[in-house]
Amino acid sequence: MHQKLHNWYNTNKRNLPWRNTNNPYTIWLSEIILQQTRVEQGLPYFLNFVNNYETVTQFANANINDILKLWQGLGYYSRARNMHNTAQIIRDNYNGEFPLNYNELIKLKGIGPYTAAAIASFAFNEAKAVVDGNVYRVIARFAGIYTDINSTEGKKEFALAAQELLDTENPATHNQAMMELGAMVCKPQTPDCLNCPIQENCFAFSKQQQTNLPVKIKKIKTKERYFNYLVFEFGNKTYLKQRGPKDIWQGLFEFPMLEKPLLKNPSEVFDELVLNEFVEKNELVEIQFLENYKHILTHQKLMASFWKISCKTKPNLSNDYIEIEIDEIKKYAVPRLLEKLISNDKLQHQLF
DNA sequence: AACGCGGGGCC
DNA sequence: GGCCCAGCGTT
Repeated sequence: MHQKLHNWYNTNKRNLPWRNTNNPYTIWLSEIILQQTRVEQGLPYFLNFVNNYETVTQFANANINDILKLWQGLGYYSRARNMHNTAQIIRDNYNGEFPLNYNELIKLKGIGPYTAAAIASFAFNEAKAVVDGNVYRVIARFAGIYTDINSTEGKKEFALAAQELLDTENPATHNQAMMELGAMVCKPQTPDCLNCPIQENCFAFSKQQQTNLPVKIKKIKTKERYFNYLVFEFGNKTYLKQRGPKDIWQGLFEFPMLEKPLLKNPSEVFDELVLNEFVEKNELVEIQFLENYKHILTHQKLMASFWKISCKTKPNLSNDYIEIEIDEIKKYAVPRLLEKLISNDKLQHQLF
């Protein structure tokens, strides 16, 4: 099985920039970016980060808001914050050198069982099996394991199975090959079994169980939220607020926002402006509807309205809000939802 | 053990 | 609409 898998991989592997290197920094960078992220989506971000920060110490010395700006649009922003924290630990406590083995790597923030095994095997050739979504699928089908991959029991069982299957003489190639097989052949839907190098030993193929494996019990509950964004314009200034912890988009910037059922017309918006004491009730402001967006996240469905509020006098916003030049907004990391508005061609003349 | 965390592509 | 993606930290 090792030899067939190995041969298949060498013939069919994609040429990706984080392969064929032993540099733990670039391996780490690629692995964090690729967590819960498809290769095609993560690739341009990887190249951008490597160009901007060539070493882990350069990464550590960067400003977190600059890192978040480069991360903008990739999602799961805690990854960027954890990376910054870990880079500083490596700079300060490890003399700028990555720890050399799984047991040390996994102590670092943002590096869990998968990423520790990936760095340890790819950079240091440690015989530690990786278990990512691809490997769960390949092993569940190949070995016929019906344990729920989301359960604690399943995680243990699959980790053990992966370690037993590991080619300990070639851990790096084996790990890469398992994941590549999952991505290219042993796909979630309609796996390409006829071109699979390990088809003849595969449980799922012989029993036609491909669609039943892996077993993945999940309950996903989504909630709807309503965001009313206020795009203030005071001269050439507008206002932003950085989002805090315990919610989506931590560390990203957004326009002043009222989370409540969507306001329907300028009159309702004006009432809210007065209620929140952003403007005086006798003040003259021009209120203009910009756009509605529906924005889907994994666990949330966001309904957003954007209103432009043109003020003759400075709006009354607390110190939580920062005042910026309107065209400086591109320097700030913003959620994809705001980026959609900002880059909307038909709104350009109204925004800037 | 359960939950929260983005955005995108595919069907 | 549901599913899945080179998972992880927090509660």
